[in-house]
Parts: sequence; structure tokens; C-alpha cells
Amino acid sequence: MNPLFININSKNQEKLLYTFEAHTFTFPKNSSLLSMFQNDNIIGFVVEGYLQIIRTDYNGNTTIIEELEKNNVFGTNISSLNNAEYEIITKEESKITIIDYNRIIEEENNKLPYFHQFFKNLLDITSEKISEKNERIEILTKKTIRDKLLEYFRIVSEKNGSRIIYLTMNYSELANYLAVDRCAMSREIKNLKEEGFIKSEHKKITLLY
Amino acid sequence: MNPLFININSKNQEKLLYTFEAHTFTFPKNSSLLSMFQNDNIIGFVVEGYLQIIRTDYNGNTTIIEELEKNNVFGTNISSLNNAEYEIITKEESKITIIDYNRIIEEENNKLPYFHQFFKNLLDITSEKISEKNERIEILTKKTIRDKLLEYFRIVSEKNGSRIIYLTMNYSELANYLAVDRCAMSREIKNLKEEGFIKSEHKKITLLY
DNA sequence: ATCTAATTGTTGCAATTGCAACATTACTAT
DNA sequence: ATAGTAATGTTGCAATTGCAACAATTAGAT
Repeated sequence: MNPLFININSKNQEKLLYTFEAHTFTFPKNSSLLSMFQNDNIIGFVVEGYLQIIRTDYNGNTTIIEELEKNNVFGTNISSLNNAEYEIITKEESKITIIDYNRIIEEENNKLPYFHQFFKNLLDITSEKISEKNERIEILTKKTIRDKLLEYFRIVSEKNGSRIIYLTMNYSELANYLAVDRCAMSREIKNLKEEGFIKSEHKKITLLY
Repeated sequence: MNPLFININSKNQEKLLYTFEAHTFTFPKNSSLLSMFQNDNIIGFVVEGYLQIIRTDYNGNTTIIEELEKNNVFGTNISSLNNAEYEIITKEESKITIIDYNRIIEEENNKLPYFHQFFKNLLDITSEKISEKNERIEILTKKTIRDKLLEYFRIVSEKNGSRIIYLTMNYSELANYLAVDRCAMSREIKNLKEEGFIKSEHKKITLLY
């Protein structure tokens, strides 16, 4: 379910996307979307695929800021894409729909019966993003690699309602996400396994505590 | 300037606060606001004072999540206050205004001429919070205490347009915010001073690079 | 099927950090 | 002014981590 369209029936969804002149694009794997709407102010969502928002700082270090899976929403403002250090890249072939933000905030939209709901949804999505950022901060404020891993596992496990976790990122990316050295993380995962806290095979991790 | 009321004249501001039945409260220093609106969904802003949103995890460790100064906006959803681990505390006597969020999102508000602007402002504020969270993440992903400090100084310096920084937090709180040991941070600040990167007297820090 | 590139695993070692314990200074209230 | 409390500074030491260099495994392309 696309959170932009909660409580909006599919006929009105189409109408809304038509009114806002939404456009859908497909990007090949490992491409940057930024050039597409560099100076525009947009809201977009993932129709199909997997993308990441990454930041590259002045030293050339990159950090994963956000993962974008099917139905996830992103935007110039709500994803800090107005910051030149941020960009969106596709990790696999991806299809996205883009809406001009300026069309969304036009006052005359108030006449559309479903617009209020749409705008409310947008605010809910933005609030939800703040929650996710706070969760990331909860992870990053942990002092040890072990505690960061366990906090990450806890959050993912709670979100999916299961003690079995399938990693969406690969291990290099996870280390980046947790802001730790990949090798040190690998060592710590081995320790967690040896001490019986987790079981892991490839990207499947089972929490045993 | 209160960002909730950008492009809304003061007469309409009052009208709006009246319509939404906003209430203003004063809290003494070092008090928790949470009990006031535990199960409500609210939006609030700081009229006067200084507050912090802090998180206490299952181990009893507390983390500073957000600082709230005059005119800053907070809310159940946009500040993750629906999470039981989060609370707002006053660091000095503070006056805040609270609005019931359910009154804000009523559809009939669309009839109010200034409402569209208000809702847009709310979305802008929420987006801005995401940017701030991303900045915090940029700091926390740095590997060393030195890099965290310099990144923090850079962000504050850019925000204020000055190489001279006045810390809003005390040093214990700053260490908490950067998620490092206070003593180790103190040591690193001494190093930065000795190596001529910064000058510091009490809460005034001058960047020399 | 095979070659190549990408990802993951391993480990010694030096650097950084957290922790603890204590000294010093600044703030607050009476 | 002074006592009491909170904040800050200092430092030795052990634990954790990052780094580097390399091995092993897996994934992807032709």
C-alpha cells in the first residue's frame, strides 16, 4: 500500500496523479536520479525496485542516509535532496513516479475532494520519516559495535514482527549504515554467533536471545 | 519568527489559535511535560524558554534527541512523543503553546483562508526537522571524536554564519549529543586547542582553521 | 562453464576511546 | 558569604575499534 494514497480510492488516485501531471520513469541499476530534477522541487515514490539516498562529504566518504523500497516516498525537501551532498541511486532497476511539489501545494487544490486527505498523508509520511531518523540515531548513539548491531536487529525485528531478519543491505552497506568498520563488524558478528546470541546464514539472521 | 505562522498576519494568527483552542502553559525548570498530554495528539511551540527532547532506553541510558528553543515547534508525531521512551523536559522555566492536532486536520478547516498556508508551514517545519536529523546523522557517522566535534562546529558555524560559536548545551550534554564519553571529549577539545584548531573560553568557541 | 569482479572473512597491530577515580572550578540557594 | 551541588578538567589503563593486507567465497557476465 502506498502511504500517499491511504483513504483515497484508486479512481481518485489516478485522477490525482493526472491532475498533478505525475510522470513515471524507469532507471537502470546503479544510476543516479539527481540530474533528472536537479533544480526542481519534487515528491516521488517507488513503483518498483530498490534505491538508496547517499551522502558524500567533502572528504569523499559516503554514508547511506535512507533506503527506498517499493511504495516508499521521497522528495526534495523531505529527503534533503536540496543539499548538494545528497543523491539518489538505484541499487537495482527501478521505476519511480515523480510529482512537481509546486503543483501539490497550490491553494486551489483545496477544491479537490480527496486533496485534504492527500496532504494529510504527506504530513504523516514526513512524520514517519522523522521516527525512522530517530531510530537511526538510537542505533548510532550506542557505544559499541555489538550494541549497534543488537539495536539494529531489535528495530528490524520489531518492525517485521519476527525474530528472523532478512537484511536488505549487504554487509558492507550495513557497516556503513552503522558507521563502523566493516572488518570490525564482521569480527563482532562472529563473536555474537560464537556466544550464541544469533545464528546467521548469508543475509538471514536469527535472533536467539 | 514562529515558522508556523509564516505568511500569516498577526490578526489571523490569533484567530487561528482561537479557532484551534490553543492553550498556553508555563512549566518550571527541570520538569517533564509529558504527563500533560500523554494520550493526546498535539502540536506545540515554545513561546519562551529552553527544552530538550530526551530518550531513555531499556538500560536507563538517556540521549538528547532534540533541543527546543524559542519558536521551535514540536509535536506528538513530529517529535516521536508517541514513543514511550521519549519525553520533553524543561531546562529552564518555559512557556509553551499547545494545539490539539485533531483540530488542525479537520477537513472543514479548508474554509479558513489562512489554513492552507498554515498546513504548508507545518509540512515545511517537518521537512526541516528531517534535515536537522540528517545533520545529526552526519555527525554521528564520523569515526573519531575529533571529526564529530569538527562536524558539529561546522554545522553550527554555517547555521549562524560565524566562526564564533556559543554552545547551547553544556559540555556533558554535548558529549551526550555526540554520543561520546565526556572525559574523552574533554581531552580531545584540549588537543584541538593545543594544536591551534580552536580557541575556547567557557561556552564560546572560535574556529581558527 | 569459466573468468572476473565484488563481497565477505580473518587477523595482527596501533590508535582511539571508554571507564574510573579524583581534582578543580563554577553555579545556586540561603 | 558560604555551604553544597553541579559541571568541568585530568589522566592511567584496559577494552574496543579502525586500518591494512590478504584469503576465501559468492555473484555476475559472456
